[in-house]
Amino acid sequence: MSKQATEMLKGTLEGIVLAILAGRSAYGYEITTWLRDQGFTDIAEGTIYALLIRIEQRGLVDVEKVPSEKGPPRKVYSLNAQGQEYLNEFWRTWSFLSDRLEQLRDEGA
Amino acid sequence: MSKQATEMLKGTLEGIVLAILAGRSAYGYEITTWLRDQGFTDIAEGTIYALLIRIEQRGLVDVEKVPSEKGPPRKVYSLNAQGQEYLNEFWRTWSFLSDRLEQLRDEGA
DNA sequence: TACCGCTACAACGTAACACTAGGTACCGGT
DNA sequence: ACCGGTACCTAGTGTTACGTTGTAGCGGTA
Repeated sequence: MSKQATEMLKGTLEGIVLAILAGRSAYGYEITTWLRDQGFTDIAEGTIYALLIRIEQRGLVDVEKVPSEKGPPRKVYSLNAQGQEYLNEFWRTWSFLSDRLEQLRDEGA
Repeated sequence: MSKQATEMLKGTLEGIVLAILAGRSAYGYEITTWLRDQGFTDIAEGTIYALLIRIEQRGLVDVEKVPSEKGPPRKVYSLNAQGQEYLNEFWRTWSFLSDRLEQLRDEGA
Protein backbone atom coordinates (compact mmCIF):
# COMPACT_ATOMS: atom_id res chain seq x y z
CA MET A 1 0.00 0.00 0.00
CA SER A 2 1.15 3.52 -0.63
CA LYS A 3 2.72 5.13 2.39
CA GLN A 4 0.22 7.96 2.08
CA ALA A 5 -2.73 5.62 2.45
CA THR A 6 -1.12 3.86 5.37
CA GLU A 7 -0.66 7.07 7.30
CA MET A 8 -4.04 8.43 6.33
CA LEU A 9 -5.73 5.32 7.70
CA LYS A 10 -4.42 6.02 11.16
CA GLY A 11 -7.37 7.01 13.25
CA THR A 12 -9.84 6.63 10.39
CA LEU A 13 -9.64 2.86 10.15
CA GLU A 14 -10.92 2.63 13.69
CA GLY A 15 -13.85 4.83 12.76
CA ILE A 16 -14.52 2.77 9.67
CA VAL A 17 -14.73 -0.45 11.66
CA LEU A 18 -16.94 1.15 14.29
CA ALA A 19 -19.19 2.47 11.53
CA ILE A 20 -19.48 -1.01 10.08
CA LEU A 21 -20.38 -2.39 13.49
CA ALA A 22 -22.97 0.33 13.89
CA GLY A 23 -24.83 -1.18 10.96
CA ARG A 24 -24.57 -4.78 12.04
CA SER A 25 -22.58 -7.15 14.18
CA ALA A 26 -19.61 -8.79 12.55
CA TYR A 27 -16.48 -10.81 13.22
CA GLY A 28 -12.90 -10.10 12.27
CA TYR A 29 -12.56 -12.22 9.21
CA GLU A 30 -15.87 -10.93 7.87
CA ILE A 31 -14.79 -7.31 8.33
CA THR A 32 -11.48 -7.98 6.62
CA THR A 33 -13.10 -9.51 3.54
CA TRP A 34 -15.71 -6.76 3.43
CA LEU A 35 -12.99 -4.10 3.47
CA ARG A 36 -11.17 -5.87 0.65
CA ASP A 37 -14.37 -5.89 -1.39
CA GLN A 38 -14.75 -2.16 -0.79
CA GLY A 39 -11.38 -1.51 -2.33
CA PHE A 40 -9.14 -1.54 0.73
CA THR A 41 -7.18 -4.30 -0.93
CA ASP A 42 -4.06 -3.91 1.13
CA ILE A 43 -5.31 -3.86 4.68
CA ALA A 44 -3.60 -6.65 6.55
CA GLU A 45 -5.63 -9.15 8.49
CA GLY A 46 -3.47 -8.66 11.56
CA THR A 47 -4.28 -4.97 11.52
CA ILE A 48 -7.99 -5.63 11.90
CA TYR A 49 -7.58 -8.14 14.69
CA ALA A 50 -5.30 -5.83 16.61
CA LEU A 51 -7.81 -3.01 16.16
CA LEU A 52 -10.71 -5.16 17.33
CA ILE A 53 -8.83 -6.15 20.46
CA ARG A 54 -8.09 -2.49 21.11
CA ILE A 55 -11.68 -1.32 20.86
CA GLU A 56 -12.80 -4.30 22.92
CA GLN A 57 -10.42 -3.37 25.71
CA ARG A 58 -11.69 0.18 25.60
CA GLY A 59 -15.20 -1.11 26.11
CA LEU A 60 -16.60 0.24 22.84
CA VAL A 61 -17.95 -3.11 21.68
CA ASP A 62 -19.59 -6.21 23.10
CA VAL A 63 -18.23 -9.61 22.16
CA GLU A 64 -19.93 -12.95 21.73
CA LYS A 65 -18.31 -16.22 20.80
CA VAL A 66 -20.26 -18.07 18.15
CA PRO A 67 -19.30 -21.55 16.93
CA SER A 68 -18.66 -21.70 13.20
CA GLU A 69 -19.40 -24.49 10.76
CA LYS A 70 -15.91 -24.02 9.43
CA GLY A 71 -12.82 -23.43 11.48
CA PRO A 72 -12.51 -21.99 14.97
CA PRO A 73 -15.35 -20.15 16.72
CA ARG A 74 -16.07 -16.60 15.61
CA LYS A 75 -15.74 -13.60 17.85
CA VAL A 76 -18.76 -11.53 16.90
CA TYR A 77 -18.47 -7.85 17.78
CA SER A 78 -21.33 -5.41 18.20
CA LEU A 79 -21.30 -1.71 19.01
CA ASN A 80 -22.55 -0.79 22.48
CA ALA A 81 -23.72 2.57 23.83
CA GLN A 82 -20.26 3.79 24.65
CA GLY A 83 -19.06 2.79 21.21
CA GLN A 84 -21.93 4.64 19.59
CA GLU A 85 -20.99 7.76 21.49
CA TYR A 86 -17.38 7.36 20.45
CA LEU A 87 -18.52 6.91 16.85
CA ASN A 88 -20.54 10.12 16.99
CA GLU A 89 -17.46 11.93 18.19
CA PHE A 90 -15.53 10.37 15.33
CA TRP A 91 -18.00 11.69 12.78
CA ARG A 92 -17.73 15.18 14.24
CA THR A 93 -13.94 15.10 14.07
CA TRP A 94 -13.97 13.70 10.58
CA SER A 95 -16.49 16.25 9.33
CA PHE A 96 -14.30 19.07 10.53
CA LEU A 97 -11.27 17.65 8.81
CA SER A 98 -13.20 16.82 5.69
CA ASP A 99 -14.62 20.33 5.44
CA ARG A 100 -11.19 21.92 5.77
CA LEU A 101 -9.76 19.67 3.09
CA GLU A 102 -12.60 20.25 0.65
CA GLN A 103 -12.12 23.94 1.14
CA LEU A 104 -8.41 23.65 0.46
CA ARG A 105 -8.97 21.60 -2.66
CA ASP A 106 -11.53 24.00 -4.09
CA GLU A 107 -9.86 27.26 -3.27
CA GLY A 108 -6.39 26.10 -3.94
CA ALA A 109 -5.40 28.07 -0.88
CA MET B 1 -6.69 17.83 21.36
CA SER B 2 -8.84 14.73 21.24
CA LYS B 3 -6.90 11.58 20.62
CA GLN B 4 -9.14 10.89 17.64
CA ALA B 5 -8.15 14.11 15.96
CA THR B 6 -4.50 13.52 16.69
CA GLU B 7 -4.52 10.16 14.99
CA MET B 8 -6.64 11.35 12.13
CA LEU B 9 -4.19 14.12 11.39
CA LYS B 10 -1.44 11.62 10.77
CA GLY B 11 -1.03 11.53 7.05
CA THR B 12 -3.55 14.26 6.38
CA LEU B 13 -1.65 17.11 7.98
CA GLU B 14 1.12 16.62 5.46
CA GLY B 15 -1.40 16.92 2.65
CA ILE B 16 -2.92 19.99 4.22
CA VAL B 17 0.42 21.76 4.37
CA LEU B 18 1.26 20.77 0.82
CA ALA B 19 -2.14 22.03 -0.33
CA ILE B 20 -1.46 25.36 1.35
CA LEU B 21 1.90 25.58 -0.36
CA ALA B 22 0.24 24.78 -3.67
CA GLY B 23 -1.67 28.04 -3.35
CA ARG B 24 1.22 30.20 -2.28
CA SER B 25 4.66 30.08 -0.73
CA ALA B 26 4.79 30.33 3.04
CA TYR B 27 7.05 29.90 6.06
CA GLY B 28 6.56 27.83 9.17
CA TYR B 29 5.24 30.40 11.56
CA GLU B 30 2.84 31.70 8.94
CA ILE B 31 1.45 28.23 8.29
CA THR B 32 1.04 27.60 11.99
CA THR B 33 -0.97 30.75 12.57
CA TRP B 34 -3.03 30.13 9.45
CA LEU B 35 -3.94 26.66 10.67
CA ARG B 36 -4.94 28.07 14.04
CA ASP B 37 -7.20 30.56 12.30
CA GLN B 38 -8.80 27.74 10.37
CA GLY B 39 -9.80 26.00 13.55
CA PHE B 40 -6.86 23.70 14.08
CA THR B 41 -6.34 25.35 17.43
CA ASP B 42 -4.27 22.60 18.99
CA ILE B 43 -1.63 21.94 16.39
CA ALA B 44 1.75 22.41 18.03
CA GLU B 45 4.32 24.68 16.46
CA GLY B 46 6.95 21.98 16.71
CA THR B 47 4.76 19.65 14.69
CA ILE B 48 4.72 21.99 11.70
CA TYR B 49 8.45 22.61 11.73
CA ALA B 50 9.18 18.90 11.92
CA LEU B 51 6.81 18.28 9.03
CA LEU B 52 8.39 21.00 6.92
CA ILE B 53 11.83 19.54 7.47
CA ARG B 54 10.49 16.15 6.43
CA ILE B 55 8.97 17.29 3.17
CA GLU B 56 12.06 19.34 2.44
CA GLN B 57 14.29 16.30 2.83
CA ARG B 58 12.00 14.35 0.51
CA GLY B 59 12.46 17.02 -2.12
CA LEU B 60 8.80 18.01 -2.34
CA VAL B 61 9.43 21.68 -1.70
CA ASP B 62 11.97 24.36 -2.53
CA VAL B 63 13.33 26.53 0.25
CA GLU B 64 14.50 30.10 0.26
CA LYS B 65 15.88 32.02 3.21
CA VAL B 66 14.39 35.46 3.47
CA PRO B 67 15.46 38.01 6.08
CA SER B 68 12.62 39.12 8.32
CA GLU B 69 11.86 42.52 9.80
CA LYS B 70 11.17 40.76 13.05
CA GLY B 71 13.20 37.91 14.44
CA PRO B 72 15.40 35.43 12.66
CA PRO B 73 15.33 34.86 8.90
CA ARG B 74 12.33 33.01 7.50
CA LYS B 75 12.53 29.76 5.62
CA VAL B 76 10.04 30.25 2.81
CA TYR B 77 8.75 27.01 1.31
CA SER B 78 7.22 26.58 -2.12
CA LEU B 79 5.85 23.48 -3.82
CA ASN B 80 7.94 22.14 -6.69
CA ALA B 81 6.97 19.76 -9.49
CA GLN B 82 7.63 16.66 -7.46
CA GLY B 83 5.61 18.06 -4.59
CA GLN B 84 2.72 18.84 -6.92
CA GLU B 85 2.73 15.28 -8.15
CA TYR B 86 2.79 14.01 -4.59
CA LEU B 87 -0.10 16.32 -3.76
CA ASN B 88 -2.13 14.96 -6.67
CA GLU B 89 -1.55 11.47 -5.36
CA PHE B 90 -2.64 12.68 -1.94
CA TRP B 91 -5.94 13.97 -3.32
CA ARG B 92 -6.59 10.67 -5.05
CA THR B 93 -5.97 8.73 -1.86
CA TRP B 94 -8.06 11.11 0.18
CA SER B 95 -10.94 11.02 -2.30
CA PHE B 96 -11.07 7.26 -2.08
CA LEU B 97 -11.11 7.33 1.70
CA SER B 98 -13.60 10.16 1.79
CA ASP B 99 -15.97 8.37 -0.57
CA ARG B 100 -15.90 5.21 1.51
CA LEU B 101 -16.60 7.10 4.69
CA GLU B 102 -19.46 9.11 3.23
CA GLN B 103 -20.95 5.88 2.02
CA LEU B 104 -20.64 4.34 5.46
CA ARG B 105 -22.16 7.36 7.12
CA ASP B 106 -25.14 7.46 4.79
CA GLU B 107 -25.90 3.79 4.58
CA GLY B 108 -25.12 3.06 8.16
CA ALA B 109 -23.54 -0.11 6.87
C1' DT C 1 20.44 49.81 30.22
C1' DA C 2 17.54 45.82 31.43
C1' DC C 3 13.70 43.34 30.60
C1' DC C 4 9.70 41.43 28.26
C1' DG C 5 7.07 39.76 24.41
C1' DC C 6 6.69 38.39 19.75
C1' DT C 7 8.70 36.19 15.80
C1' DA C 8 11.05 32.07 13.91
C1' DC C 9 13.26 27.82 14.00
C1' DA C 10 15.04 23.37 15.99
C1' DA C 11 15.81 19.07 19.00
C1' DC C 12 14.46 15.37 22.18
C1' DG C 13 11.82 11.74 23.94
C1' DT C 14 6.99 9.60 23.99
C1' DA C 15 2.54 7.43 22.52
C1' DA C 16 -0.40 5.59 19.09
C1' DC C 17 -1.21 3.13 15.14
C1' DA C 18 -0.86 0.29 10.71
C1' DC C 19 2.28 -2.87 8.68
C1' DT C 20 5.09 -7.11 7.95
C1' DA C 21 5.58 -11.60 8.86
C1' DG C 22 4.83 -15.01 11.00
C1' DG C 23 1.99 -18.75 13.96
C1' DT C 24 -2.22 -21.76 15.78
C1' DA C 25 -6.26 -24.39 14.89
C1' DC C 26 -10.43 -26.35 12.75
C1' DC C 27 -12.77 -28.32 8.83
C1' DG C 28 -14.08 -30.58 4.16
C1' DG C 29 -12.64 -32.47 -0.18
C1' DT C 30 -9.33 -35.14 -2.99
C1' DA D 1 -2.79 -38.10 4.53
C1' DC D 2 -2.73 -33.76 2.65
C1' DC D 3 -4.12 -29.20 1.12
C1' DG D 4 -6.83 -25.09 0.89
C1' DG D 5 -10.03 -22.17 3.02
C1' DT D 6 -11.76 -20.35 7.40
C1' DA D 7 -10.77 -17.80 11.70
C1' DC D 8 -7.96 -15.93 15.09
C1' DC D 9 -3.68 -14.11 17.32
C1' DT D 10 1.22 -12.15 18.35
C1' DA D 11 5.95 -9.82 18.05
C1' DG D 12 8.62 -6.50 16.13
C1' DT D 13 9.20 -2.26 13.00
C1' DG D 14 8.48 2.41 11.05
C1' DT D 15 6.05 6.64 10.71
C1' DT D 16 3.88 10.40 12.68
C1' DA D 17 2.02 14.07 15.89
C1' DC D 18 2.64 15.55 20.51
C1' DG D 19 4.79 17.86 24.66
C1' DT D 20 8.53 20.19 26.17
C1' DT D 21 12.45 22.83 25.94
C1' DG D 22 16.01 25.70 23.88
C1' DT D 23 18.10 29.27 20.75
C1' DA D 24 18.03 33.78 18.78
C1' DG D 25 16.75 38.38 16.79
C1' DC D 26 14.07 42.40 17.21
C1' DG D 27 10.95 46.26 19.16
C1' DG D 28 8.92 48.48 22.96
C1' DT D 29 9.02 50.09 27.69
C1' DA D 30 10.37 51.25 32.33
